[in-house]
Amino acid sequence: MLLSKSCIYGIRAAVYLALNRNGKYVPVREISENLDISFHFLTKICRKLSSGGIIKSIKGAQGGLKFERDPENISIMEIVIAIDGNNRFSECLLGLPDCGILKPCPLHDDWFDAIESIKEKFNDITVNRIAEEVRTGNVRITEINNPDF
Amino acid sequence: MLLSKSCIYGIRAAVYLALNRNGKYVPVREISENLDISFHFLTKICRKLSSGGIIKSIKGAQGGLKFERDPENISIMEIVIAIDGNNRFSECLLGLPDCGILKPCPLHDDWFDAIESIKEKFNDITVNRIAEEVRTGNVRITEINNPDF
DNA sequence: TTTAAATAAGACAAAGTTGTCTTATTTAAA
DNA sequence: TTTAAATAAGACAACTTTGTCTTATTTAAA
Ligand code: SF4
Ligand code: SF4
Repeated sequence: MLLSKSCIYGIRAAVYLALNRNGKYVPVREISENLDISFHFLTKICRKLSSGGIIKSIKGAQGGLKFERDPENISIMEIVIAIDGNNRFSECLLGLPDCGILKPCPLHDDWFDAIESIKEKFNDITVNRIAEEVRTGNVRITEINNPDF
Repeated sequence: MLLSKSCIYGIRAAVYLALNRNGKYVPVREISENLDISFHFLTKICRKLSSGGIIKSIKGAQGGLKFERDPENISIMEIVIAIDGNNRFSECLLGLPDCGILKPCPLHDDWFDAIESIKEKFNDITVNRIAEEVRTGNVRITEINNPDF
C-alpha cells in the first residue's frame, strides 16, 4: 500500500470537512460516523492535521474541526506529510542502505519516473477539487451504498 | 512502501542467484551473508519462491537453491506475487469497500495510470536483466561498500 | 452554576510484519 | 557409517500499525 490507513482516513476526513463547511465547526464524531472510521483513531489523526497547521480544533460544546487555511490551497500531499511525515515518498524501492544515484539499484530509473509522477499528482490535487467531484456525484469517499458521500 | 521487505529481499536474492549460477546449487546462507539479510527470514522467503515454482531447493550437503526456470523469463512481478500474493498491486489507493469504476474514489484515474505503469514495468523487467546490469557495474543490489554486488 | 458536548492525551489491545531461534530431516562426502 | 552441510518447519520475540478505551480538560448552552 502506498498510503497508510492513517493517511487514507486523513484524506477522506479532510474532503468531508470541505464538503460540509458552512462556517460551523464539525465534530470528529460526525465525521467518523459518516465515513465509518473509528472515532478515537480518527481523533488522533486529526490532531496530527492540527499540529500540521491544516485544520484547527476547538474544544467543548459547539466545538470541532475547521480548516485552518482555505482547502482550495491544501493538497493531498500536505495531508500525507502532516500525518506520515516527509519520507513516505522518499523511501525508495529496494531500500538499500546509503542509497543514491551514484550507483543505484537496478530499478531506480523506472521507479523514480513512477514515483515522481505520483508525487506531482499528489501535489496538484487539492482537497477542494476532490470535494467538488464528490459534490457533482462523479466520485465517492465512502462505501458504495452511502448516498451522501 | 510499495514493496514489503520480504519482496525486496526476494528480488535481491533472485538477482544474486542469477549472478552466481554456474550449475551449482547456492545455499541460502551464502546469499544471506553476501546480501546482509537475516538467514532464517530469507529461508522463509525462499520457500515461498519454491512453492511458487520460481526456484527449486535441495536439502543436505551441496544442496541449496537453483532456478526452476530460466531467469531470462522470470519477471519481478512473478517474484512479488509468489511472496506477497496477487493483491499487492490490486489494493487500491483509498481502499474503499465495494470499490469499482462505477463510482470510483476521487483519485482513481490518476492512481490507476500510475499503478498500471508500474505494473507494466514490473512485468517487463526480468531477473536476468537486472543481473546483467549488476554485472556491468551500473547498479547494485547491496550496500554501497560491497565491491561485488 | 450545572450539565452536556466536545477535543486532548495517553494507556492499552489486536493484528500484521519482521526477525530470531530451535528442532527435524535430508543428503553428500569423509 | 558417521558427520557435516544444508533445507523444512514452526515456535516465538520485537516492532509497527491499527484500533479501543479511559480520564482529563475545555466550552457553550441550559
Ligand atoms: S537506487 Fe533508487 S530505487 Fe533503488 S534503492 Fe536506491 S533510491 Fe531506491
Ligand atoms: S476508486 Fe479506484 S483508486 Fe479509489 S479506492 Fe476504488 S479502486 Fe482504489
